[in-house]
Order: sequence, then structure tokens, then C-alpha cells
Amino acid sequence: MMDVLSRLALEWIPISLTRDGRVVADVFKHSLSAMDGLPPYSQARIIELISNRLLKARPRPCLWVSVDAPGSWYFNEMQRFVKPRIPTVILPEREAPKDVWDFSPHGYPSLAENVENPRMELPFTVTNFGYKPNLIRVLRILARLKAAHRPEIASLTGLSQSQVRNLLQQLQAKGLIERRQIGKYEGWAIRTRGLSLAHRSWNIPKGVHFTKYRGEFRYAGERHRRVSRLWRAWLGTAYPSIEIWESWTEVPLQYGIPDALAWGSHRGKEILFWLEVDSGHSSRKTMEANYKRRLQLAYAHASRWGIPIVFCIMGPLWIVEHFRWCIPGMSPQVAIIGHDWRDSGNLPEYEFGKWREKFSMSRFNEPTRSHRKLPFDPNQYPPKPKKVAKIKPPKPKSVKPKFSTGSENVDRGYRRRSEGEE
DNA sequence: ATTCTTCCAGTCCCTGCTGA
DNA sequence: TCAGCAGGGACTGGAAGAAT
Repeated sequence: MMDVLSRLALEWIPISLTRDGRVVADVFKHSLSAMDGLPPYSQARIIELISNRLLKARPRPCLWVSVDAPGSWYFNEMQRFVKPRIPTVILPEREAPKDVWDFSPHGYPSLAENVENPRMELPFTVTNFGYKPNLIRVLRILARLKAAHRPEIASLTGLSQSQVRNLLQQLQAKGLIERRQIGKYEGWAIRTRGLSLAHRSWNIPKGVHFTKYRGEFRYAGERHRRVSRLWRAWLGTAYPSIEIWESWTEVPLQYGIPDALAWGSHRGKEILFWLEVDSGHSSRKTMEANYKRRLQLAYAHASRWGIPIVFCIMGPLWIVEHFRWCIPGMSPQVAIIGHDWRDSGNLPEYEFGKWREKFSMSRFNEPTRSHRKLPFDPNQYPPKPKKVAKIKPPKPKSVKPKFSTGSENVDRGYRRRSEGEE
């Protein structure tokens, strides 16, 4: 019935199966981009929500999902995640299905007079809604985070802080986001209006429940969450030659949920950067068990998609030092690195099939190291002549979060049963 | 000597401003 | 429009000083 369809934002592109056009496949097209700010998992959930709606609205609907993504990883993950409920085909942008057999499970033909032209909402594209692309980008990122500080948003969008500041103010002026106290400092939170625009921008059907698929998955302490959210910016500073396409926090993969995952390319080769942040609250034994399992998951993922993975552990020094005992053999496709989570913007060089760590003492060896991109960092060292006498590695004790009590719950942890893994 | 207070450098967020 | 810098406010931890 029309009613259901009017709450969807899809294109209707029936395929003629006979010359006279009287027999057609009732095809609906849903377009998405890997740069929409959602990981493959969430996009797959949207596809299921759309499928459920279509099933109610039409007798023999087919769904054509058009994915705009560089490389192959995102596309592959999408295909794996989608459990089709109606005949579905997922294709790269610019490819189109030709008949019912292109769908899986295959579709069935309909008589043209039985499938009338549906009235649906206009699929969202940035241009046809008159927003600036970056404005929507910031809004989408914030929709996942719910509440965040500017540096975190800047990191995840890949934009500069100046830009993000400007965009945040514009979003605030439109009433889509608002200032909110996050722990110690004021930050930004998305408002209901902003959330509905973000949902609209992902072409999520009206009236469905998307919250549990949208956000970060687990509850994390302040510092933990912060390091995860800054992962993209951190990588960009540490490895300037890498191109990062997207980064998400708390993203469900086939198995396991990295604290942060950055996806991009290095010298033309697609690559993943998998981050685990450990604040060191579990025993060494638990830690070993956890990381042996997580590394196995990373190895499996790398070999399944033939994509190299850089696996990074960040935490207090003792965690990083202990971590080498948690490595269950190596995979030639995976490089493992560890680093002090306070030493922002630095990482050891990675090498596939090897474990590498680098501690903050590196500041002795290379005084002329590349300047940082993060605006608040440059002031960190320079004018400090008097302390030269007693340079000692920072005391490993001051490791607890400095920015907040961590008592307010900005986001909830949504546990999933199927992706089980903590 | 021990505990309490005060002070200051350091940290991290923000805004305002300048110049390209 | 945006990169980058200066500076303010809120807070912390440690050091120095004061009180017990």
C-alpha cells in the first residue's frame, strides 16, 4: 500500500523483462556511499530495515543497492553483512542489474499493470537538499557519537579543527546540535532535529528503530573513548604518507569490535588500521586471553579479505610492554604495534609479520621530528628550559583520565548477542 | 615529622583574531 | 573560507610553604 512506500526514500527503477514492457521486475534502488559516516555493519542494517518495509508494500519487490566505495573491503563487508530478506543485489556504483536473475535470491517478474508508480520521498543526496557536504558530514559523525568534543569530531571527519568549528556553529545556528557539558568541558551534542536529519540523510525509512545500530557499541571510559576517537588524526600525524578514507569507533566486524578502525590506502594498496585501547583494568591473564583472541580475529579478517592490517595496542606503558606476551604467533599480513597512549601523534614504524613498540624516549633520538598537526600540541614542549636537568620518563602513574570523572553516561553500551565478543 | 593549604605549571577545552 | 596562533577558563598534580 502507498502508505508504507511514502515513508521510504528510494528510486523506483523497474526493469522491463519483455519488449513491450508489460512484464517488469519491481526494482527499488538504494544508493549509499562508504563516506557516509557509517560502517558496513550499520549500512547493512539499514538495508534490512528497507527490505522489511518493501516486503509489506509490494508483492514482489527487488532491492538494488548501489555502493560507492573505493577499494574492495567496504563492499565485501557489506555483502557479507546483508542477509537478504527480499531479492537483493549489491553492486558498485555505475553497475546496474539487468534481470531478475541478477538478484539473490532471484526475483520474480510482475505484470506492469500490477506495480504502479509508487510515491516515495526523494532519496537524499547532499546536493538535492541544499546542504554543504561537510556540514552533513559533521552532523553524521555526531549522530554516531551523540556527544563529543571538537578535536574528536575533527579527527573522525578528517577535517581541520578550524573547519569543524565553523561547521559546528552553523549546525548550532540551525538548531541541529547544541552545547553540552561533557565531563569537565563543554562539547557538542546532537539534538533530536539533528538526529532526524542525519537519519534522513542515510535514507533510513521513517519510523524504524535505528538507534541500536547507529552508535558506538560499548560503553567506554573517557580516556579510552577519547583515544579511540582520535585514532584517525593520530594515524594521520604519525604516518603522513597514508591516505585515510574513513574511520569509525567501536565498529562491529565479522568477529570482534575494534575500538577504532581506520580504512585507507598506502602506496595504492588498501589497508586497515585496527586499534585496541586498554586502560589496564584487567589482570594480565585476562589480558593475554583477550588479545590472543583478538589477534586471531584480526588474522582471520586479513586473510579472508586479503587486506593487510596494522593492529595497534595503546594504553599505559606497562600494558604495552606486557602485550608482547599476548601475541599468538604472527601473520605475514598483519603488523602489530604498541604505543603509549599519552604520546599523541606518534607511533612506531610498522612492519608486516613483526611486533614493534616505541616509547616516548624517542624524543631524545630525534629532536627534529616532524611537527604535529594537532593545533594544541606545539605548545607542549618548547619553552621549558629549566627542567632540562631532570628529564625522566613521565611517571607511569598519572595514567588515569584527566578530563573527567567519567561518571556521566554519554552513551550506553549496546551489547549484541550475535557478534558476541566483549 | 606529618598534615594541610596555597600556589603554579601543565593540560585541554574553548573563542577571537589575523593573514593568506 | 580556513590554517594557525594567542589567550581565557576549568581543572589537576606536584612542590613549596604553613600549621599542627
